[in-house]
Amino acid sequence: MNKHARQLKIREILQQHTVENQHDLLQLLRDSGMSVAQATLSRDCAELSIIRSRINGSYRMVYPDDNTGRIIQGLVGIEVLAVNANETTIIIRTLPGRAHGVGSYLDQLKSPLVLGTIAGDDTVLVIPSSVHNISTLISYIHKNLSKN
Amino acid sequence: MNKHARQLKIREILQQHTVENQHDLLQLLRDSGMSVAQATLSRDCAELSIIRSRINGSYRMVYPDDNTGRIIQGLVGIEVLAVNANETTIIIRTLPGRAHGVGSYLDQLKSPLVLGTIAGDDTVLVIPSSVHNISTLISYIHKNLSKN
DNA sequence: CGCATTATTGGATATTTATTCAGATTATAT
DNA sequence: ATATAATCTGAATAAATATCCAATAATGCG
Repeated sequence: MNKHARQLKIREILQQHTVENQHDLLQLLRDSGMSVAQATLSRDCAELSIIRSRINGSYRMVYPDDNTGRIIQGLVGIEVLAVNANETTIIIRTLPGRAHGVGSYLDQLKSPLVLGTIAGDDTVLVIPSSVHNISTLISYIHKNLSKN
Repeated sequence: MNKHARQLKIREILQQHTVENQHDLLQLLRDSGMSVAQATLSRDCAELSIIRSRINGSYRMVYPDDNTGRIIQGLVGIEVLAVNANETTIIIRTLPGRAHGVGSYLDQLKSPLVLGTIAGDDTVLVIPSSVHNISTLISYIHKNLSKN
């Protein structure tokens, strides 16, 4: 019995049953004539990126269909037109309609220098974690949001 | 130290860090002055429906956005991920798309502590009537945007 | 073919997360 | 206030999942 067929079967089982844990999945695999050790199943789950999601109180093993979109840094660069600041706040100017994307990208970087951002249509307001490190944050933004 | 504040902090940590497991999360909680037993954290994770998702090979603890079931129930508190401030400004971070609702709710409270708010997609900027009562305003927000 | 290299597996063990149980704390009604 | 119920918490323990190690099977290559 080969690995690929087994992993296929695992996905099929997860489609058709509500499975709470690997133990139950193991049992269902056995029921369908594919008996393996827990160690092997654990590896299969890892390879298939199967996760244990929570449904009001209990668990459910899920084979995720679709991995959510990633943001490509190169794209963000050309959208940024200017980065400016006063004593308390930084303003990033972007191409029309692109502010939200740029703001989200900055958020994703999870820098401790950033308290938060708010995006309009072509402007992102960046609030620093402290007004004292505005200049550090400006460098950081230049470095991470520029084209090259 | 109360449970709700801790769970808020947990969500904030997950927003800002890539956390692989409860052990690491426990450490980060301690670093931020909130020390609890592993048992308690496990319960918090269950209550928040935090799952351990798989990102190419390793894990990441995630507070899922699409917990819409509870969000619709009108509890502004559950939409709020974090409340932070620097010297001049307060930032409220919310679930995606919920900032406007949270901002409106705050406006409608008509606190004299609040000069005004601006909401983006997942971030609300709160400008205090004076920078001198920022900490008072933070307490006020915690109190009014928390459930129960 | 024979030998080396790599992949797959299970048993044992380690790690991670959940639960039980008992005590502490907080809320609620009287 | 005081009693009573409900909630919250930690230590210990259990349950669930991952990993280490050695064995075995598949694959490539002279």
